[in-house]
Order: sequence, then C-alpha cells, then structure tokens
Amino acid sequence: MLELIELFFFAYRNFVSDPDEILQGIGFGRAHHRVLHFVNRHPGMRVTDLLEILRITKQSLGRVLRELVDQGFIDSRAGKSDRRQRLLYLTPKGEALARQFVAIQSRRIARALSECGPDSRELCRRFLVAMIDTEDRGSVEKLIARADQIAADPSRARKA
Amino acid sequence: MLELIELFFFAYRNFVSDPDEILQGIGFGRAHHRVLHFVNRHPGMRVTDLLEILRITKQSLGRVLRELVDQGFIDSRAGKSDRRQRLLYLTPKGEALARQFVAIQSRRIARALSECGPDSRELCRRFLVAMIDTEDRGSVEKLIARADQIAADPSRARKA
DNA sequence: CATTTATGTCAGCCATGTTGACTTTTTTCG
DNA sequence: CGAAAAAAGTCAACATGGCTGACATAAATG
Repeated sequence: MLELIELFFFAYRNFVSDPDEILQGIGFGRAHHRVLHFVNRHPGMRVTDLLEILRITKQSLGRVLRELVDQGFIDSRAGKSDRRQRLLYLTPKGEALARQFVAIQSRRIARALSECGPDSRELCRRFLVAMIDTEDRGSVEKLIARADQIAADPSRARKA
Repeated sequence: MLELIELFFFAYRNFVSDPDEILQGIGFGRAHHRVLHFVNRHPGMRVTDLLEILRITKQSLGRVLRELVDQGFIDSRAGKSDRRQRLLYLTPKGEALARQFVAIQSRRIARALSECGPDSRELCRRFLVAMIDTEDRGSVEKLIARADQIAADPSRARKA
C-alpha cells in the first residue's frame, strides 16, 4: 500500500511537471493552467462554475483570471439572460495555449497507457474515479461528460 | 484523453485532502507530511537524501525540517562515519503521526482497489510507474524496494 | 422596493518553493 | 599538512497561490 502511495506522489509530480515547462516560458503558474484548462473544456462557463470546480476562493481566482484576461487568453463577457454573470471563453490565443497543454499532458498518459496494454485504459479510468470521493463522483463524471458533449457539438456551449 | 487528465487531477486532489485534515489539526502543511513520510520509510536517511527525493532546495527543507525537529517529531543525529551528516529518524511521536498518515492514505487506495477488483492492484501499479519519467523509474522503484526491505528488516536502516 | 446574488476589489496573512550569499565543521586528496 | 570540497545550516528576499474578512456595484428576485 505504501508503494502505491509513493507511486501516486511521484506520478503526479511528473504529470504536472510537463505543463510547468510551458508555464514557465510565459510567466504563468499552475493556477493559470487550471483555469485555462477548464474554460477550454467549458466555453461560456461562469466564474461561479470555476470556483466550484477548482474549489478556491474568488480572491484566488480573481488574481489569476485577471491576468489571463489582461493578457488576452480569456475573454470575459456579460451574460445575456443575467448580466451580472461573466461568461468565460478562450480567445484564439488562449485556445492555442490550451492545445499545447492538452498535447503535452496527453503524451505522458498515452505513453503510460501504451505501456500497460490495450485494455488498461478502462481500468485506469475506473481506478481514478474510485480514488475520488464518493459524493463527488457524480458531479465529476457529469462535468467530464458535459465537456465531451461540447467538444463533440460546440453549439452546446453557453452563448454570450 | 482529456477525461484521464481531469480524473487524475481530481483524484490527486482528493488523495492529498485526507492528510490535510490531520495536518491542519497540528498546524503543519503538506511539506511537513512529505518529510515525515520519507523519514518514516527510510530511517537514518541523510538530509541530502531528502533533498534528492523531494527535489527541493535545502532552504525549503530546512524550514520544515527544523519545525519537525523542534516539535519532537524527528530526531537528527550526526553520522558516525561522517560527522558532517545529519541522519534523520522519527521519534515515537513522529512514528505515531506517520502511522496516522499511512492509515488515512491507505484507506482511500484500498477502497479504490476493492472497487476495481482483485487483479487491479498490479495494473494500477504499472500505470503509475509508467506515468513516471523513464529516467526516474529505476531510482523510484529502487527507493520503494529499499524502504520495503527496511520495513521487513529494520536492522537494515542506517544507524547513528 | 428591500433583499439577495454575481462579481470584483482591497488588504493582510500563510505555506512552500526559489535564488543568492555566507558560515561552520568535517572530510578528502594531492 | 593544508587547500579544496562536501554536508549542513542560516539569512534574506521574492514568487506563487491559497485563505480570511470586509466592502462595493450592478443586476435579479419576490
């Protein structure tokens, strides 16, 4: 059991070190990456959505989000049905960056999966799901499913 | 692929949230946990060993290690064959705390494995190993093997 | 219209990681 | 033997990113 504890630690450390290289080049940090990632996956999401997904305070988010907006990676627009809201979209610049992150993260996972064999993907997925708190699994899986739907049919994203 | 990226993020977040509860109660942080964990696994390890495993600077380590020593969780002794070195051991107080961490982390993993079925442990192990940089795998596996040996035969730990 | 909600801002603090520089003691090796 | 190297430690400053509390504005709600 201790072995898996340690392997999880080392694996995750390497997993996040890949995007770090990109982040360092642009003067951003991991918090920026996370924000960019989820806005990429959920165009038109609200600030509140991000707070819920990332489980950070609005002050923490505000700092990072402001930099991403100021530097042209994210576009923040008032909602149509509720003008208090700020709906978040990636700019083309932001999308290009997000693609870079996805690519570099996917590479590591793809390589790991290919080493483990053709049927390992599903078991790994199940393991990671099982590592998530029971009460959160539904919302995480729903979040992922919804993002996949949007990727398949972009008209499903929230409009502004 | 994006699914696994996100699942890994959420899984790890939950994984480290368990020890956080303990840490918060004693006014320590994750860096303390990591130090305690590896000293537990490698009694008699040197400061340099910790720096290498954790890949942090001696200044970072020094701060946390000092607190653990000052508060009686870790015992630091000069080496016999090289008096420059500081060999690190857990005190009984430190061991008790380390046991708590191991227990709470093991619980989550054990539950996840039991959900995935009897043969999933080996595949999960392989996946996590495969997620580690190729050039680090040897040393990580050796580190784990060595710790397991010490756990099986404590006389193999470094003496001070 | 009073209250609530969504977002944003100000401020201060904390944990932990980094860099650079310097110090002391001990070990190494020519 | 002594210069150089090594192990550890310390001081200082800074960065990132998370937190708390308080406050403000605009918009929505009942």
